[in-house]
Amino acid sequence: MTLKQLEAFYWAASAASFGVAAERLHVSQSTLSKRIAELEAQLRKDLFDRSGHRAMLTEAGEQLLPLARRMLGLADEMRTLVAEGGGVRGHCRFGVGELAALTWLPDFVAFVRATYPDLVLEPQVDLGAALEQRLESGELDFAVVAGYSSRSAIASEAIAEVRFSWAASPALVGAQRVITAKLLQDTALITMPAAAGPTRMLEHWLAVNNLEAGRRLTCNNLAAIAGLIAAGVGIGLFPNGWLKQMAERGSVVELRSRPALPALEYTIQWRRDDSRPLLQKIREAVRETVDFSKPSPLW
Amino acid sequence: MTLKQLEAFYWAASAASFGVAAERLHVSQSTLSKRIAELEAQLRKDLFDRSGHRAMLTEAGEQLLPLARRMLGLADEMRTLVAEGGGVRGHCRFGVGELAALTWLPDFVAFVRATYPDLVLEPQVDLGAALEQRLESGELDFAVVAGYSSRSAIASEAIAEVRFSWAASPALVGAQRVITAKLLQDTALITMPAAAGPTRMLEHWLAVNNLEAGRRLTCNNLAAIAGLIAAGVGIGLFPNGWLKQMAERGSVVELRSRPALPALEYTIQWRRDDSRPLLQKIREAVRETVDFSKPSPLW
DNA sequence: CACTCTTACGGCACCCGTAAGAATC
DNA sequence: GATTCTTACGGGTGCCGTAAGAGTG
Repeated sequence: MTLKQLEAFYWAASAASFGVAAERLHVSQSTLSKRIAELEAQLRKDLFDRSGHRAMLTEAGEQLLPLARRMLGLADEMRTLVAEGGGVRGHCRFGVGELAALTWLPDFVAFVRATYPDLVLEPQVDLGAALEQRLESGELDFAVVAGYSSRSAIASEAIAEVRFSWAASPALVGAQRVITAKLLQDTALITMPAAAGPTRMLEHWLAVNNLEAGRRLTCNNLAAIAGLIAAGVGIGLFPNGWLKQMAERGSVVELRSRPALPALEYTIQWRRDDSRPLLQKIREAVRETVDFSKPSPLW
Repeated sequence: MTLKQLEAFYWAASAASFGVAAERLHVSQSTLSKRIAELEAQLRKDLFDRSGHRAMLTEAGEQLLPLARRMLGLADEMRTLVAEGGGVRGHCRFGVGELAALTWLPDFVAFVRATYPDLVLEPQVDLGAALEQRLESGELDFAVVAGYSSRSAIASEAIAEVRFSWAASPALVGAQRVITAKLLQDTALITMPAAAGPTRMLEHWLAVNNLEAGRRLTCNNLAAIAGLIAAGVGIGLFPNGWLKQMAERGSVVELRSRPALPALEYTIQWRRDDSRPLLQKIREAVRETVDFSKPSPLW
């Protein structure tokens, strides 16, 4: 019986499939399969029922799982106990929404690289819903997205409230500085995909205020959206920090709306069953660096 | 970091020396040394201070030790959890005194072999004091000896009270059936070495009753002593069970004494820090089979 | 046919034990 | 010099990844 075998068993049992678990452990799927088979041979007991399409835990496997969990936790405890520099090492895969990717991500990565030089970060930018699913399936260690997760296996902690304002090119709106029903009807509304946090917030606001948008333009790239708005293609939302900087340069103007747009709450999400010290340090680092109003260094 | 490394570390830290730990784990001493070195390299921290003649735990080692202990305990828990047949496997080294070796040992070995066919027993016969030391040094898993241990690291549990009687050849004592001061003076007293439990009990009895023995004959082999007594060389003590059987054959007679010899308490002793399920099963087996009055199958 | 897991197999790395070396008492 | 631990080294094996196979839905 080895720690590698137990690690393979634990992740295979708690991730969505052997393949996901293998990827997470940075080994081939065949290696992971063999490690589990060897553990089963060692214990002379099947831990997975392979009769179906996907491997399911047997009763023995269910019993072993919490012990394996404690074992791996203990191993982590050992590593952190003796490591003087906090002892955060290895790989960390995480997901961020577009907004976070373009504002906070560079600072976060710089901070983590400075604080934990032995930690390799692997950020992945996607929509919150997709990230949540990959988080639950074990592909990611944590995610920073808009809103709380509704999944029981995932914990959420609020880290920031982001305020948005309407923005448009001065060439598009002339002297108008207020959002009106007519303006919404007459100009294109440029947004992220419907599943994105800011878009959901916007749709909710429109519905509550009995407003309807005319033409829609959806783009899955926030930087591209900013470019489109600045180019006068349509109106859209900018986080306040961006708007301020771009307004100073005269490339866009702020449009006021009544009522104002609500703040959008961003959270860090992680698997409840992941108690690694790594994750606690990472959460500290997120809280330490969080700032979604900072303009992208790109413009 | 592997379980083998942690096992090596744990036993090296809690046994008397690397050599003893290596023997216990059935690996060469160089292998054990390397496993520890690899663990230290892995953790980037020295666990032993090798500057002196023998390796001493560093502070980091002291901190790690309880975690390693919990880890190995967890591993044992896993093995027993999934093992249906009680799951007692592997090797078990233990010590027994001469008396236990000649009476209870065969029954015990037979019982254990029948109950736990995958367990390999390695009994070692020696004096209680020597066994205790080897127990503490990690060479033995448990010992069955006379009296309680005074060492704090060793736990003792009473398992039997053994009563002894004086015995002599009828040719030696004629019609006399009572121990007198004169008899003790005139005939040789045949005993086990001074450190043996029955001998210590006897010496105490002599001192309390202000008696002195004349010639002494010490032998480290209980079966040989029995032969010497039956041959009329001198008087000595037999456990009551033996005496009864030999008296029926007429080879020896019982001599009464006033006051009677006190009972001698036998215990099973084990290291307090050894919480393996194996040991609990073994203790059950000992209690199940314990009987020191049974005559040796040899005569 | 897509998906998931297992098996076969070649190659490499790791780990073991023997034997010699270094250091302490 | 005896004891304790480390280092050097040859040999075997255990483990990895690639690729093909088997079974399910």
